[in-house]
Amino acid sequence: MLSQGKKSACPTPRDNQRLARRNAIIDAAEEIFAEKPFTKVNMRDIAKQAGISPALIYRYFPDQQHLFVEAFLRGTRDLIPILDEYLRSAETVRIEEVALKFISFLTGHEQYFKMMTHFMLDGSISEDLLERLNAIERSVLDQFDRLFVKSGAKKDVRRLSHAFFAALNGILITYRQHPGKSPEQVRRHMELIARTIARIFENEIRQGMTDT
Amino acid sequence: MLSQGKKSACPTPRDNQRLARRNAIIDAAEEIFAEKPFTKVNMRDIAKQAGISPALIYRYFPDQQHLFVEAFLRGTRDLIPILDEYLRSAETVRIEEVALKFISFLTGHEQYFKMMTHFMLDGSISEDLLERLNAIERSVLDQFDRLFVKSGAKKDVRRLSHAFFAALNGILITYRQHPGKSPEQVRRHMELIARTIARIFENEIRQGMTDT
DNA sequence: TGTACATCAGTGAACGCGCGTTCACTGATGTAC
DNA sequence: TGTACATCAGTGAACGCGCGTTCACTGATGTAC
Repeated sequence: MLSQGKKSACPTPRDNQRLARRNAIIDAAEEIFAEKPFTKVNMRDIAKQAGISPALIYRYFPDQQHLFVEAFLRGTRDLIPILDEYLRSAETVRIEEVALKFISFLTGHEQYFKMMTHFMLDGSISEDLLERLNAIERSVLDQFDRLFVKSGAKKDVRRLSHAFFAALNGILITYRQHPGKSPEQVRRHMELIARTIARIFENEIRQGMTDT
Repeated sequence: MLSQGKKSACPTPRDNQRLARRNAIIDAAEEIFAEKPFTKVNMRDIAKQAGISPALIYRYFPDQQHLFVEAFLRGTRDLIPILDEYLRSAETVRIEEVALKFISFLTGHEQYFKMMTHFMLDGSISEDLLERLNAIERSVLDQFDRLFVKSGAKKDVRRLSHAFFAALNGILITYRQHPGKSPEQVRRHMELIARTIARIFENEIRQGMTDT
């Protein structure tokens, strides 16, 4: 992408400019995703937010899908370290804590959640992009695996992670827009349900430990 | 809607015709929803499926949203009796059984699931329609309440139902399109995770019973 | 160091398409006398 | 029972808009000699 296939040594000033602009476009996309429902996100608004012509976006991304996926990947890169750091530093890990970190990351950065569901539901996404999205999912599942192993799970760890991941996603989607509730109330309800989910997972693992 | 405000006695032949056509339009909408990703569902295709002009749809439904909501409501009416009958007839109810019935209903009638997520994610839905959709959600939650009470849950029953509902929805959304997996494999994976979720809920309730 | 040329960033307008919805109209059916 | 009129089902074409993307073009910057 950069240097256009010349000698791939150190980046030229032009390369840096390209990279900066590319990031600025992603920033703009995030801002538009944050402020609009995702069926109304469009290239013109993103361009306007970035202060450029719509046409210019296509010199940095082949099409809309690629831009959205890149934005999602760049944004969710931050989630893994959050989970990783907690799992590494904490004396005794708590499933509830991880559930709340996951929920609060995706309610606090609603744009990533919108992008995620956008991809999950849109059938017409190219193979290679889908593979990159799945890589993210897998690395989240890996963190959940660590969580459950550290919590004492002896078997079927990956399956627990799948169930945990699905349950947390479900919370975010199901309770996203309840009529007559303020965003603050929605957030608190999500946290309550997330705590409930976390507790029953904890219980399950404790039970599994005494079983064997 | 029918008889256009005349004496509201028995329905005239014309009323019956209207009702039949109305249902035919909903049938067509369901068929289109079943065969296309929901971003591609449109009024022209529905009209063609129903064998009528697109304009005619607007003599039966004020706009697209209303048609979709009506279709969803008519379709999901069947889910409640399924759950109700099981909960009424079974000697000892099993959470797993309910989870599987819920999952299989929404994978077997993918159109309703698509509509549901469509509504959950689309912010621009009118208040009254949202209220009608929530009524459906509440009646499903009511069934789950019965399930948990019959299973022995002593407290926080509604909260458990919320968590259960969210978790099952999450399964449907999260594992809907995994790359390189056949629909059959997807279905089996969903069932596996649904069983896992159900088991940990059962465990939670059993634990809660011995606690007190 | 200067110059000629190629390359690339960047733009505003337009293309082309799909879609929800409406319009102007036709023909059938019910209704009042 | 017949007739005049109103009402309603139904249609094909068009309206109007928004959107992703492309086009033709300008100006700046790097590069080869």
